[in-house]
Amino acid sequence: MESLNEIKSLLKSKQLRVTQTRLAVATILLNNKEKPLTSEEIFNKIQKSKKYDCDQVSVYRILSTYDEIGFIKKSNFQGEASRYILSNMEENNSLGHEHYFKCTACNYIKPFHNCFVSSKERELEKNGFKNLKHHLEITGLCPKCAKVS
Amino acid sequence: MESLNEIKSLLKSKQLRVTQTRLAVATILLNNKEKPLTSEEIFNKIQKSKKYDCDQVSVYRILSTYDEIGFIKKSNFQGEASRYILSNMEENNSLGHEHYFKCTACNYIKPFHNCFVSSKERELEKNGFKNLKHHLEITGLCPKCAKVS
DNA sequence: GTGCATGCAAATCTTTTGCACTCTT
DNA sequence: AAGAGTGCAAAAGATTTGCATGCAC
Repeated sequence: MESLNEIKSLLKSKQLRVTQTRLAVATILLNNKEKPLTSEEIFNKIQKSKKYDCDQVSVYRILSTYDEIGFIKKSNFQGEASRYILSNMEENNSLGHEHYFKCTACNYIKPFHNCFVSSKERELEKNGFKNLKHHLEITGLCPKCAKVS
Repeated sequence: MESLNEIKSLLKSKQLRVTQTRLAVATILLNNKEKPLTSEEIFNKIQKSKKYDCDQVSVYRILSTYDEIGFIKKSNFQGEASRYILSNMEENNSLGHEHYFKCTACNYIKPFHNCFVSSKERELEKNGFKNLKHHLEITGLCPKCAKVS
């Protein structure tokens, strides 16, 4: 749970207040580093934990703030509410790596941690493009669902 | 305009009716092969042409149908309404190629026509994944906006 | 004529906004 | 005490759904 201190420091460094609600949202995100969650899922997990009560709107506002300060990354998957996951701070300055597979049958989401888009980005940069980021989503059937169908 | 016959045949082959509204939507899509359009943009273009009048809801329903039969491809760009573009039928069976750059300043959208994700997909297929498709979106500043900023 | 497609109205779902109140600093 | 954050209600935007009518076949 030491990572909670990271977000506390980050908030302070941005002159943002360290509130219970912001910590509650951060805690959920820290406990779900492997899968991007929707605002609603985060809200439900906070409620379920019964440690703290808040409004869904606050979750939206906090996620928006966290996205702005680079604590999390927002992704829009096809036909679904936006999903949020911790941005891997250390790697942020080298190669992007926000790639996902999503199973169209069971909604299983699997992130990939190696990046194969950066070469394309460098090519674009040579042609005058700047500040490039990317989002890659691969959909299909995961091994379990592929067997059943 | 000969391509309109393609969608007519496709509709018939799927036991779907060839209606004026469906042809109007198809015409707009055929005239905009280079850029994915939103449902609203398609609707507006139909109105603007004044050749035909229809309801926005019908456009949604038709786009949904066209997506199901593989005539078009639907993409969700960050924070925007879904966009639709003709799926390149010929290439559909070989390599996917639905890649886009979107300028965060002027909303310019540029598709890429070569694919560099398929190798990753083949790797996944070896591990039991199936029916893989992908959507890649690169965002940043296009050359024009990069100069200004 | 039959039933798929459409138009219209209304519902749904996600996200945003306004405003008064509350808690961090 | 000041004002950033929050809760609540309501708005906004995109998309879907129900149902009666109309058009393709």
